Amino acid sequence: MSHEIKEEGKETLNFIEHIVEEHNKSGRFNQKVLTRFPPEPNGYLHIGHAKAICVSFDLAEKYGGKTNLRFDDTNPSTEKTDFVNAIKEDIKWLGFDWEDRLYYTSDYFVQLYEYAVELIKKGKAYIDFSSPETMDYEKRLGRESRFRDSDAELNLFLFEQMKAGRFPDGFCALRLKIDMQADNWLMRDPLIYRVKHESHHNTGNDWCLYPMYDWAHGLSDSIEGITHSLCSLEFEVHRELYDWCLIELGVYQPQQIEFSRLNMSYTITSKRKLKDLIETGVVNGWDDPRMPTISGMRRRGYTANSIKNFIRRAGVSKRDQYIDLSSLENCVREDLNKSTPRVMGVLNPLKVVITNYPEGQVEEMHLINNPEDESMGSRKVPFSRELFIEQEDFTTEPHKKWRRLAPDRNVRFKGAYILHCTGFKSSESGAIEEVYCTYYENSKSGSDISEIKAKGTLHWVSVEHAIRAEVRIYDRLFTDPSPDGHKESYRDEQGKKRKRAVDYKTFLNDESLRTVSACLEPGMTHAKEGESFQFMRLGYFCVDKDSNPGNLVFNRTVALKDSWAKISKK
RNA sequence: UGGCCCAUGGUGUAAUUGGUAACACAGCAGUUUUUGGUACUGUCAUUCAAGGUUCGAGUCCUUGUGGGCCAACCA
Repeated sequence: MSHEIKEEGKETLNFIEHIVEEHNKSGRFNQKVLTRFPPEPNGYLHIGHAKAICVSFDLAEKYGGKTNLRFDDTNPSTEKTDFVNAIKEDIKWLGFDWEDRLYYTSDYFVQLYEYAVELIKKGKAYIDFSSPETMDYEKRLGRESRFRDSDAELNLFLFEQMKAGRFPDGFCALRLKIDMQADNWLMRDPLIYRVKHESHHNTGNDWCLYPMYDWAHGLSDSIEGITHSLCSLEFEVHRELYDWCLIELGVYQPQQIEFSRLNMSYTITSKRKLKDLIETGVVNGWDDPRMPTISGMRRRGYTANSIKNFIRRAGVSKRDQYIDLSSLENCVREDLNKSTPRVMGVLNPLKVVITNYPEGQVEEMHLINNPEDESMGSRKVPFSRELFIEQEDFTTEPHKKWRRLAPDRNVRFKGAYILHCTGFKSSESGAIEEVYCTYYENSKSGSDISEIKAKGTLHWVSVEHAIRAEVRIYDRLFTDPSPDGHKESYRDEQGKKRKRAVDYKTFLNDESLRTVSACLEPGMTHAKEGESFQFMRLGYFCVDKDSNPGNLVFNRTVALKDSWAKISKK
């Protein structure tokens, strides 16, 4: 009753939402919020993109607006239709819908060209024949190009010649005439069109000159009527140029707002470096379950909801985010805990023989599928004289807080009987080979009429009925929380002290993948690709795409929290 | 070197716009438990530093310190 009062109106806004609310008050835009997600189709989406997607779609949704999907495809050398499709699939999987608003920057090439012609006519753009080296040199010195003041008519003619394919790649370029002394180097007559005799994934061979980002992006936003153009922090310095182009052309002006990218501990999100991991065979492709790509995380068993939740919890700001991996793992567990059925599987089997249990007898034990959700029902699991338990669940030298199996101890076998350990067999090297127990006949789960008590509960699988499955256990790809963020000092040829980035591969975790042959309860034969389960007391696992009926393959999505691991160290 | 941006507990975000630091994750200590899971309870900051304005500053000003970004015919 009274506690409800406090909840009301407590909602807080992030800095972008504050800006939108101000715009709404001042009437800066006479339309609903319209954002866009503008990936370049030159690779796969990763967790960093997922943030950008969430931020843009969420903002629009919150204010009753819409979000466009626009492929920013101005560089034919790197872009492919395959990537377009993969990106669309990932966005859909995350649960976002651009409806009928799918655009390509390349759809605007004609218009973009005409805008450029307009500026040439105004004497605000010129064709430059200088080499890149010369341009770079002049830029540093703040010196103007010798082509800068050529006649507008001539520039127009040359631009047409560029378009007609009269010049080879790199022979000349169109530059904006702004200010070669500007503090912001981007304003030092930036290049906006280059010659590239290359086929484009969308426009084919229609063009041999292509616009650069700074020309294409703001104008595309303007053409689509975007209100808030959200991008990452490194584009801050581009905003001045973004605005300049729109003002100079006198067209509709969206508001660019920059926010910080998402970095996660123990991982990297540089496209180039991720690609390198694949090419050097560290991982097995873009959808390797260890990759921070959307496709990798999906294959790993992370749910779309858990990823979105993680991003929303992380929030939006202009500070560099370095978010702890545990936050993501928490979101994944939270989601999977409610939705996945429990099953029993043993990763490192150790045989237990119940010496007083009749040979050949099998009992169907009744197990609840999910204590969090009664509607998920129950199942029968066969119990017999010989069972597998986890090697870690037996010891001959129990810790003072040990609750599992040890000589002369009682333990509950989940959903079955309480067993008493009477002995074990070990090899000459001391390795435990078999454990012997007796069971208390009247301790059966659900009808326990005995006085027998047990502190711990173990999961188990009947040896006779167990099915085998390959289980892939993943760990973080790097051993260092920020593999990409270390610098080291060194001396260059002149003996000068310098700093450089430490190679991120120094921190590779060579145990990021471990494969085990596990024993599972027989019902698991029917597990389908993509399905998730909680292997009781172990973690969440999903069926991998490599799996087939004769050879089941599981990925460990994430382990359960393990407070015993902490206790046992004390 | 120049320009731009950022600075709140271990991590991330918030603070009714100048009114006495909140939420989540992690940690720690417990309770419950036929998953050492889940759930629940308790606990953990004088807001980078120094000055200033003010009755009052995390919020405004100045200086400093630390970090990030830019100087591609990439986006």
